[in-house]
Amino acid sequence: MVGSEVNDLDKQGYYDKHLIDTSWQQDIGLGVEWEEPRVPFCEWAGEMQRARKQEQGRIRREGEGQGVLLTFGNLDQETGEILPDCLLQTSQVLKHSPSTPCSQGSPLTQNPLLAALLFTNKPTTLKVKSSTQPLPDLQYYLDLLEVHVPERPCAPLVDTRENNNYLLPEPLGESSETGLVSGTEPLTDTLADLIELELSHSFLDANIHSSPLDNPNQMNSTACEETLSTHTQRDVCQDHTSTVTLAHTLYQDEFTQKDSSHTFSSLADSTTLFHIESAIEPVALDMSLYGVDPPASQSEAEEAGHIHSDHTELFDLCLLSDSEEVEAQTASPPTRGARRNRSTCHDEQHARALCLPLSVDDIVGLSADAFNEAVGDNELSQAQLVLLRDIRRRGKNKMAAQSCRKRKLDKMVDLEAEVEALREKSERGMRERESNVRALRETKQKLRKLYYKVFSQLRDKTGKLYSPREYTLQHSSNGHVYLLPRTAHMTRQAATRP
DNA sequence: ACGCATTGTCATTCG
DNA sequence: GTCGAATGACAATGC
Repeated sequence: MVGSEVNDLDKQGYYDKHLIDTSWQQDIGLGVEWEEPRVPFCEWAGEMQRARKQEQGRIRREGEGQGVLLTFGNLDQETGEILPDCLLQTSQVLKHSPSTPCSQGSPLTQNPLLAALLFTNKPTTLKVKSSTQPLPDLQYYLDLLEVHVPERPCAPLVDTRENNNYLLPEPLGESSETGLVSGTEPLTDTLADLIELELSHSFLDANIHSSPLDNPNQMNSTACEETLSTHTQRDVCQDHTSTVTLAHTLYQDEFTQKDSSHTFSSLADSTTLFHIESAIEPVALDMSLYGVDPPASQSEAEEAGHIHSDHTELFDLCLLSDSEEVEAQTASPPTRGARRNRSTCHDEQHARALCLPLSVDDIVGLSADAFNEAVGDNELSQAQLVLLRDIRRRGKNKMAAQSCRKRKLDKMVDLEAEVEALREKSERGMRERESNVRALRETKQKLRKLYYKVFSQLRDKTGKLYSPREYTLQHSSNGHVYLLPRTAHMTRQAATRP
């Protein structure tokens, strides 16, 4: 690893650990407790084992698999992340020590291996427990993993199979810097083989990555399976530059080192997934969200981007234990509302990460007085206040935009209806006018015919016809019709005019 | 690849 | 002057 990358990793890890500890202590300070799993651990482990056996059968039927049994959960169709089915148990997995005092930081950062995995590339000295506990806690597994995978937990490598900016860890067994614990070389080789095997599979497009153990006796003879796998993640966000997702599954009833072969078995007790992002994911958050001024320089902005990115991803790590969120992110297919859901989810995550006293719905939905009262009742940090007001402003504006667009749409509909009504009215008037013109023309025609018919029947004293050019018929108000000479008629008309 | 529709967000105006 | 609503403009995203 290049030195600058090491420094970046250290710096990034410091921010990550600091944030996690802060969030943890805020949780504890607010009385938040780690959620107990919804099902007992043994029961859940049994379900996992049954599911794993079913998956083994499926893999056997498909005729693939070479020795690694990895079971991932659902592939998040939106982000491309592979989420474990048992992510619900994240809280329990993280709860490695119930008596951990909050002053010492969160279990996540107190855990040496997790800290090593997440925040540093320096080797951590750990002892291998020869545990006989039927249900060892996470720390035990992590200790084991730390021994066999002592360092470089998330060393980025470019996947040469697909020139797609995927980052994969270096084969651990080939590293000269790993400082392997004596006696672990075969296991490390096995791990490297497993990793290469895993890489050789097209696990990018599969929801479940597993390889059957052909010899069931292996499963029984060695009660420990430890699999370190890596998989890549598609660029979740446009600003992602690289992503490393380190997933390892730990299955064990008990750990026995029978021989140097260190065979793996597949007794599933727990599965955990560490999602480490070394990439930048600028969250839709201002720097003000964290109570700091906007960065003055580009380097500061980039560094801030690292901080935001890591915060967000670690929020995911800490908060995804919520089953609803897991379901929301794994079950729902991407739709046009995905952006809205993602945005809302981000706000909710940020709100919970900063331990805001109100839900996002309350933050947006409360009246101004109620909101100010709620804010005033709680002593909040500047960052919390800024986040509260940002969420409220965005939420209010979002609703305003929605109503505005609805009004605009309604107005357009009304205008279209009005235009249609006017068009129909105009057409009716045109038709009526044409009808009237036609009737008037017919009436004139009838009148003309009648006129000439009358003249054709009138005779003077000599029996001569009256000429319509010399005489005219006048209809008086009393109903009588008079035959008048046109000159006299014209003279009388002229005399009656004012 | 491109166009279109939808949605969220920001900046600005208005009452 | 302040605040919230309204709205135009822009960008992101999905189809």
